[in-house]
Order: sequence, then structure tokens, then C-alpha cells
Amino acid sequence: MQRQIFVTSALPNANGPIHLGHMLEHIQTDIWVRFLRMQGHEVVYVCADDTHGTATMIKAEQEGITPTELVDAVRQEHLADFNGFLVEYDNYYTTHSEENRHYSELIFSRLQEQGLIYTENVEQLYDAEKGLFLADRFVIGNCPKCNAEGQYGDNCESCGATYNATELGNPKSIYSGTAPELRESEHYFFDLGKYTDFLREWTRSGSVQPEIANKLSEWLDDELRPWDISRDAPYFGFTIPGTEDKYFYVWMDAPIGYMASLQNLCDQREDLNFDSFWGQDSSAEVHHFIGKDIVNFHALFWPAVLDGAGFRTPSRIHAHGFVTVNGTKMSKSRGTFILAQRYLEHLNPEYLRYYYATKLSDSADDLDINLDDFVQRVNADLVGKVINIASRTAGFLVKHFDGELSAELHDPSLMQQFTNAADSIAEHFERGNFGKAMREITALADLANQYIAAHEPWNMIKDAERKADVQPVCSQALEMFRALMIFLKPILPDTARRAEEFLAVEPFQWADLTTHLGSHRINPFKAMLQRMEVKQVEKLVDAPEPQAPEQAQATVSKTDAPISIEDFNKIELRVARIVSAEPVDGADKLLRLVLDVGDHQRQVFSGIKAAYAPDDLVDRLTVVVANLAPRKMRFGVSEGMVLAAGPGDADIFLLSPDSGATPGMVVK
RNA sequence: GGCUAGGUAGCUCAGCUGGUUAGAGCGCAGGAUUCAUAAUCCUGAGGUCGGGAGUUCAAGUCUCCCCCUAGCUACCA
Repeated sequence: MQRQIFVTSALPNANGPIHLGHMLEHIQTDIWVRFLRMQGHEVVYVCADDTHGTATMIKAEQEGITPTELVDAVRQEHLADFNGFLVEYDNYYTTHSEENRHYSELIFSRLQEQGLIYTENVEQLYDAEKGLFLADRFVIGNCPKCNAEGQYGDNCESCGATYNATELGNPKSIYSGTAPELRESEHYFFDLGKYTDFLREWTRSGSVQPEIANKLSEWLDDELRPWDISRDAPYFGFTIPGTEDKYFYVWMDAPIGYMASLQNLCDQREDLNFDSFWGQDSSAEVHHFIGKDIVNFHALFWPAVLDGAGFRTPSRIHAHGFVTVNGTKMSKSRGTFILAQRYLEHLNPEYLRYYYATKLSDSADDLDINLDDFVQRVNADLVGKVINIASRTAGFLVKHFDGELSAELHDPSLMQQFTNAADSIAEHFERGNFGKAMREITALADLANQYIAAHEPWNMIKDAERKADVQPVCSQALEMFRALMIFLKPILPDTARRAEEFLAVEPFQWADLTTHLGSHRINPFKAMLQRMEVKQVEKLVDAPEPQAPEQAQATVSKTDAPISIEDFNKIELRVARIVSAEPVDGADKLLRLVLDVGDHQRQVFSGIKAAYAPDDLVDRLTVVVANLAPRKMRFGVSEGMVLAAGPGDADIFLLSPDSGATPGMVVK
């Protein structure tokens, strides 16, 4: 039965170049798509650039062009990279399109009709000079925990602390360099909480991998929080209907970009109908390939938004892990941040396609590119095993038999092993277990080489009595080679095309596995794939740069680095009297303390509930860090920190000054 | 801190619902061969399956504790 399948890869962001991490996903998707097409299914594979957001706007400004110009240029680069890796989309579009505006507005208005949209005021940092609201990562300053400089507003790369942008010491907008201020603004929210039950069911229905469902249950155990889907002007994106200065948050219109890209394709092709894919009663399949980092957008928000807007939900989300190089995260300082362009300057894309294929499964495990392994594996499997079968036998047929293959198989039962493997290999492809498929294929290649070694055609040809058998033996070898190349075609489209030319046949289809070439004339063998040189691979990675100073600084732990008296003087410690202490609703470890610090009172949350009964604390004196930046917590703002010793849990010991101290005294 | 996922031969990885002496490929060592892009074929060495305890007739495979790695996350302020 022919299936109708819509497939997407995640939309690359228009702010950066394509690297080998992106390529994993797009190669994975492309292999899957090519396989299904070979099986005769109707597959539509689209992608697009994800263009919207403040970052695009700013980058364009820096380059002195309009966002649209920027986005158009980047899209061409991205597309060239993907094409370079033989990724074949039916359409590679952009989220900055009329189709996308149409569907974004349509979906929004339907959600509104369903009562799933509401507005609320939100406080956010604002760059007054630039006149724009700042997301956390657009604010830098000193980490409130370790005081490392130049940290982003959400977390510290140096000590790993997470915090709010409002807590940064000496905060600056990365755009204007001025200190941001807090401002209030109205935001639009999608009431995701109403979909909690729906998503609990959906994520356990086979739509995502089990380990991803486990991870998602983290959110789903509680009621989901509303999702902020708007951003304030100025913003590069679509205005929300009925407003002048509110825009759809980029994560709202990005997945809708899948639809827009399809719509754009449908407008060009008579045979495609949008609703047959996205209608609520669609019998088609919808598959999204994504990285595990954006699984919440695709497996929580997206299905909910779709359902709320009257569209069908995806059949399956295929999440993959991250790419590492030589066992470590891709890193610019280690020189292992490999851009697609750079790879293509030095190496054949099929090497990487094959290597990824050998390591891909349906799990979201990370995938390591070990460069030595890469060279050995690709050379050994593809050139040494598979192509070698043709390379070592074709010559005999062309020289001595005019390139004619035997009509009959020399060893039908051996050939049968190849054809029998087709179902199992197909099953692996279908499930995304490309690695398992590759193992079966190379095992078959081993059988073929053993077969050739066992018959020694190079000796037979010298023996007048056995010379006639060289033809059926080498023909059989090529029949096996053909089967292997059919199996490998989704991975190696170019090599497969050369194999088709060599064998003088029509483009391989999966169904060809049930037939044999039989009496047939082939072309002389020409090398179809060159082996890879270690030297070429070395050019992919830069020599490691010397440790950057800030990195060296980062590795010094807090306790190892002495601080100056000036540093210490920055900390304002004061004696405080605990006016009241009470447990916090919904918090396991926290107490809400009201402290008298001499001239005023303030509220501090402290994680000491396991060690102290609230009543025992009232009227006690203790020490508070008085100039700690206020921290907005789930239960309110904490204005300081009380000092305590101990490992935690019940073993927490609050500091107290000696008798005589009074609230407000400075501790030095 | 919590959660999710990893930790199996030098490298990259298989090992399903627990069951004979733990597997593959690459690499390595020895041999064969010379048709082939120094490819191929045969043989072999290499692992106390992260550590510890437990359940069981039997555990890489189940339970608990601990250690390490990655990601996510927090009420560590």
C-alpha cells in the first residue's frame, strides 16, 4: 500500500552557518526519505530557514542591510550546504513568507476562538537607548554567584549557576552597552495548561521515543504553564492581528513554517493538496526530525497548538542526540566546530552520510565523530568491502566475456541470503535504525568477498577447464554487488548512480531486489568512490588554540582563588532579627522569613525548612547578606540570604551573632 | 539538588522479556593470496560488562547504594 508521508527537518536558524550538527539531522531525514521513496511511497520533504527574532534584526542592522536581505542571503548559503551533502528537499523555504503569515494568523485566530489565548502584563528588561525589550541572553554582566564577567542573563558559563537577568552585576545590553531597566508590557499567552491531559496521552502513544516521553513527563507531571507567544516591537516577525506593536514569538511561527513551506510547494504542484496532509481527518503521515534540545516545542506546544487550531497532530517526532567530535562537544576553541562548508572543501559528503548512518539508531543518544574511526570505517566498509566486489570481478567479465553476465545464478542459495535480508534491512531503515542496517549490509559484503576468495577467478582464468566458470562466478559477484548498492542507495545516492551506470541499469528501486540482472551487458569498471586520506581529514579541524585567558580563569574553582579585601568589602553582611518565619505553600524546603535589618524589614526565602521549625526561629538573630541582588523566585522575591553552615537537609546550622548585637549592625 | 540518558575489548558500538565458555566491525599480531582503490581471505591475542551489596538455581540483563559523563531543570538566594 502506498503511504503518503510529509517529512520535515528542523528549521535552521538564519543567524548562523550550517555545521556538522545540523547535517546529522538533515542527513538522517534525507536517508529516511530516500529509502521510503525507493519503496514507492509518496514522500514530501520540506524544510525552511527560521528567520524571525530580535537577533536577525540586530545582525542585519550591524551588516547595514535589511533583515529580509540578510535572510535571503543566508538561505542561499544554507541551501547550498545542504545540497552539497546531497540532501534533497522538495522545498526549502523561509518562515518570512506570506504563506507563513497566513497560517500564523489563521492558527492564532482559531486559538482565540477556542478561548485559548489571553493577555497579561509582564516585566522585562528594556534597553532604553535601542528601544527594545531584551531576552535574557541579550543581557550580559557579572555572574551573581561567582562574579565572572561577561555572562549572559540566564546562566553562568563559568560556574554553571542559573539566575534571572535582573540579578546580574553591572548589567549591560549587548546592543547598546547601557544598563537595562525594568519595564512592563502586555504579552499574549497560549493556555497550554488546558492541554496537559491531552499531551500526557499523546506523548505516550508512540508519537515520541520512550526516553523522550520520560523526559517530557517532567513537565507533564504538573499542569503545564501558559506559553508566552508574543514579543514587543521592534521585532523581526509578524504582527499579531489586532495589534500594532505585538509580534508572534519566533517559536510560534517557526513550526508553522513547516506548513508554510508545504503550502508554497502545493501552489507549484498540481498533485499536492495541503489539506490531505494537515486536515484533521488526514490519512497521511507527518514526521518531524528534530534535535532533542527542541523537543518541548515539538512534542508539547506544537501538538497542542495544532489541535487547538483544528489541524491533525504529527504522527511521530524523531529526536536525535547531539554530535560530538572525538568524544567532546564541538568547540571553536578546540577547532572541532566543523562547518558544513569547510567539510565540503575537503571531503566527499558521502563519507559523512555513511558514517552517520552506521551510528544512527532510533534513540536520542549523542553521536560521536571519532575522526580516526571515521577514516577507517568508511574506507574499510565502502571501498574495501563493497566497491571492491565489483572492482575485483568486473575486469574478468569485460576482458574475457565482453562484459556479458551469465543468465543463471552460480550460487542461488547464497544470492537468496541477500534477497532474504531485504525485509530486515528495510525494517531497520523504517525504524531509523540505520546502524543495524549497515551492519547487515557489511556482513553481506563479507559473504560476497568470501565467495570470491573461495572460487579464485584469477586462478580459474588460467585453467582451460575452469575458465568458463569465471563468467558465472563474477556475474554472481556483481549480482551481489548490485543488491548491496540498492541497500546503500538511500545513504550513497551518488555512488549508487555510478553503480547504475556501471551496471547499465535504470535507477535502483527497492523492488529490484526481487529480480536479477541475468543476461546483461555491463560497462567497464571505473572507481566509484575514492578512499579517504587521513591528511584530508586533518584539514577539518584546526590546531587547538592556546587556552583563552577567560577559559583558564573559568577553571579556577571559587575556593582556590584568593580574593582581595576589596572583593570581600563588596559583600555587605548585617545582623538581622527574624521577625517571622512561615512555611511556603507548595515548597518542600523553603521558609519565608521576614527580617528586621535595623532600618527596614525585608523578605528572604531560605531552604532551611528541614532543619528548623518556623516557631523556633522567631526573634532569633542571624546574619544576612544585605546587598545580594533580589532574586525572583516562584513564590516571591527573595531579598538577601541568611548565612548557615552544614551539608544540607537536616544538617543546617544558622549563624548567630554573640549576645549584644542588634539588627542592622554591619558584620566585618 | 532533581530528572532523563549513557558508562560492555585500544576505538566505535550490538547484546530483546535474566539462561550454555560475553559478541561485531575497525585497529593490532601471525599466516595465505595477488583478481582488486596495499583492497581480500584464514587464524589469533585483548574485556573481573563503572564500583559495591542484594534477589535468583542462574545477572551485562532485575533491586538498592555509590562513582563518572552528557543534557535538561530547580524551591541550593
